[in-house]
Amino acid sequence: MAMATALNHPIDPATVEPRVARSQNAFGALEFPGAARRYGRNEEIFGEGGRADYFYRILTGTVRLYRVLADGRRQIAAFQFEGDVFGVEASDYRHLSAEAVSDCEIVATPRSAMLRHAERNGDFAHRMWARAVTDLAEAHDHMLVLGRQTAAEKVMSFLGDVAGRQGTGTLVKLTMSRQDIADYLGLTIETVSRTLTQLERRGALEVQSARRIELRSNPQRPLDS
Amino acid sequence: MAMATALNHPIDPATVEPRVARSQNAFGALEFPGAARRYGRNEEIFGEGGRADYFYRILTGTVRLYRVLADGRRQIAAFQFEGDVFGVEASDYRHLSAEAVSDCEIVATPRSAMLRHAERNGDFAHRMWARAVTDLAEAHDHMLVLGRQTAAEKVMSFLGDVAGRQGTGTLVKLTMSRQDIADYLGLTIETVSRTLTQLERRGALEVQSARRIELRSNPQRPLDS
DNA sequence: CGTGCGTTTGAGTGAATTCAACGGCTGTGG
DNA sequence: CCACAGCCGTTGAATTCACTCAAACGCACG
Repeated sequence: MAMATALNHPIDPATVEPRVARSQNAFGALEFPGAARRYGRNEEIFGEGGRADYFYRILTGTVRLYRVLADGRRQIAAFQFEGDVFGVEASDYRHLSAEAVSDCEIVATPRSAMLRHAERNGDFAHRMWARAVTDLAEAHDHMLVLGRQTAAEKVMSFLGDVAGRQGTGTLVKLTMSRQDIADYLGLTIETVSRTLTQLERRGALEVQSARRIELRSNPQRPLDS
Repeated sequence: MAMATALNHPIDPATVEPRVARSQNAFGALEFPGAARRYGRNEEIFGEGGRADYFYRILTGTVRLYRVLADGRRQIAAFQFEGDVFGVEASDYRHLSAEAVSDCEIVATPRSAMLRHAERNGDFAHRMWARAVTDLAEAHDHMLVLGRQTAAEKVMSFLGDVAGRQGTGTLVKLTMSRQDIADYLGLTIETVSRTLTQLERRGALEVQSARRIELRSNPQRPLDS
């Protein structure tokens, strides 16, 4: 990795660039009708290459969107949380797969109905477009993380994002496993684990339990110790 | 990197997943009015954080879209070629920067005019949305490359993409420098260079000149030699 | 024919990986 | 309510792929 001075810089969750607020441009329940369905942990919602007949909206739970290589290497493109809309495709086929990370309640609406609604309702069409453009901006953010950050930076960046989404200040409750985090950040499960303990030793955070992490802002020694 | 067996698999440019055809959903000249402006090599078109008052369409040349970290590490999110539309933002501010890779002719149209046009023309609004969703799918593809592929796979993937865009079969004419390629693939310039010579030794391609590469499909020994 | 930038090559280092074993939490059945 | 099983997470040791630092090469341009 391109590294250089990264570990000499303090890694402060507060300096993580603010992400675009999700509530903006979200779709209301009225514009996203349909019965909620439950999905169990690790259940597939749709698979790459399948037909893209529905758009989805999460009522509760966490979803992972990912692609896999032939030999099984997996890249999670994004996690989707409560209120998020996913599975939006322009073509008839899925370019990635979706699975429930935790138990979920999800509403599915036919793509055809959404497109028809957008045709008639210019404001809705605009919000659908804005949502896509915002997702694209987030994807660009994540590319910077994947391509140019170190393991420590990746993990801090991820925790900062999740904290921002949860709005619980510096306390992060993880709904996903270390493997999921690794596949999101382009690391191995061992590196994620090791990096968390190193960050803890450096005082950047506290691993209260595997799925519960408290972020401690800047004051943190370089990497001596 | 997650690697394992990658170099034992042949890396065949023909097996690179077909990308979405760019001609689909493109915007016609009529729908993208404005005078063309020339940009010189490495000239900035817009910068991260600046106001997003225009959408751009390339008549000739190549553009890089990128983000940079405070210490200068750069990630190129995408290259844009002839016919491509870029600089499309939902918010008023740029989330990334754009520069001319080569001399370019580019048309700029006010964002307000585009949005007004989309309001009145449902079909245009739909194509604008479809373009954004397709760009997002391409971003997801690139995340898989950045997060889970080896240097050799990254370089082959990149060359396959460019070949696909140029439609010149197996001959690739690069308009960008090794540094640009490195920053697109999350590698260093030295690794890109070394990887190209290794791939050449393995018979996967021929570096006819620095900016001209001929792809030779599969028949290629593992990595002995 | 020099000059300079972009590219290639070399040597050594290091961050993250692989392979392996151990630890600890959770949830279920006795 | 406790004990056990299984999964998830952590830690250790050795390896490796890509990086850093450094120098040489070569093509384009003046």
